Amino acid sequence: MKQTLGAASGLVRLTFLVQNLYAEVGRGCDLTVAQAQMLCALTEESLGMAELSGVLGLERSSLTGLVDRAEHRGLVVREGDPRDRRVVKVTLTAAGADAVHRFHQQLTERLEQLLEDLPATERERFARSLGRLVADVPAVFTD
Amino acid sequence: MKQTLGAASGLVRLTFLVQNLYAEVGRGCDLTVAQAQMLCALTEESLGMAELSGVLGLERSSLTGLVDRAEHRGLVVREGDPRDRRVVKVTLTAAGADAVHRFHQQLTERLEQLLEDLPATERERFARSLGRLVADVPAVFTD
DNA sequence: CAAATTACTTCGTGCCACGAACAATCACAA
DNA sequence: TTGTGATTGTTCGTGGCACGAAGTAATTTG
Repeated sequence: MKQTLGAASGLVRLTFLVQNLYAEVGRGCDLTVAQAQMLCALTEESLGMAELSGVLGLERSSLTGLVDRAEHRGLVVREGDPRDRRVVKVTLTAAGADAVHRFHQQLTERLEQLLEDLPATERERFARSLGRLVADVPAVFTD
Repeated sequence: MKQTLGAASGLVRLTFLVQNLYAEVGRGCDLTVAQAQMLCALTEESLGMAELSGVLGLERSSLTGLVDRAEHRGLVVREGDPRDRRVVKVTLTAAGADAVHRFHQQLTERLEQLLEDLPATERERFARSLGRLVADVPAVFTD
């Protein structure tokens, strides 16, 4: 008699699980959750503070400190944008790119490992459903 | 040509999405994420600090402050356990039970609403897969 | 009964997030 | 051109969160 867990509860628990994995892998790469998230958002391209705060869903004022600490640790640099002298572009340094690469790789591995609990076709279907649900979530993580 | 998102990326984005919902609903109930999580863990039964830290995945020292603040706000009370005078049981107050009930209800609603993006049978399957993936996650959220 | 274990707390540190207030820059309209 | 209003970032103050090391009290174990 296996009681079926409600879908909502399943979602919350999955989130809890992934969140913990995220934090754990982050610790292994010497990155906090917020830092890892930011670096991931920057892997594709440099972003201005406002753009970045939009992607991450943070207030601009919150971001300032986050970037400060990351910059201080040499993961990221601030650069002025000649097109618009108000904007400050945030760009990964080599070290930052390296760290986020390791992080991304390890996290992906752990997550795929987690998905191995599902048989192949089910996993396939699950991934497709996932894709639909997150269709309009900002690119906080990419393949 | 809709590019299929990798399963790992899907998981991370879903987590991001649910996490934000969680925070948003929490704010509406005047609860921080950590507080809501703790209250949810206590809805079933009172727990000792050690048990609670186990469920939430926190250090005991982190929990002390969390309970302090929640207690100070009247959401929770500490009670000694006569069986073992070392343990401190944490129990919801009426206000705490009320808050977590509202939170739970609203979050569940929002999540089910989110799942409406999937057709019925797919949603059904998705929920079943979820159940398997989170089989051994502590009861941080229940139906 | 002594020693090891367990349950919690305290303290110090650092990170995170918010909102209000502010300076610089830009866009646009009169 | 010169306001005027919006946008971009930053600073500052506040509060919450999480950790580890160290300490106290109660329990268990040998």
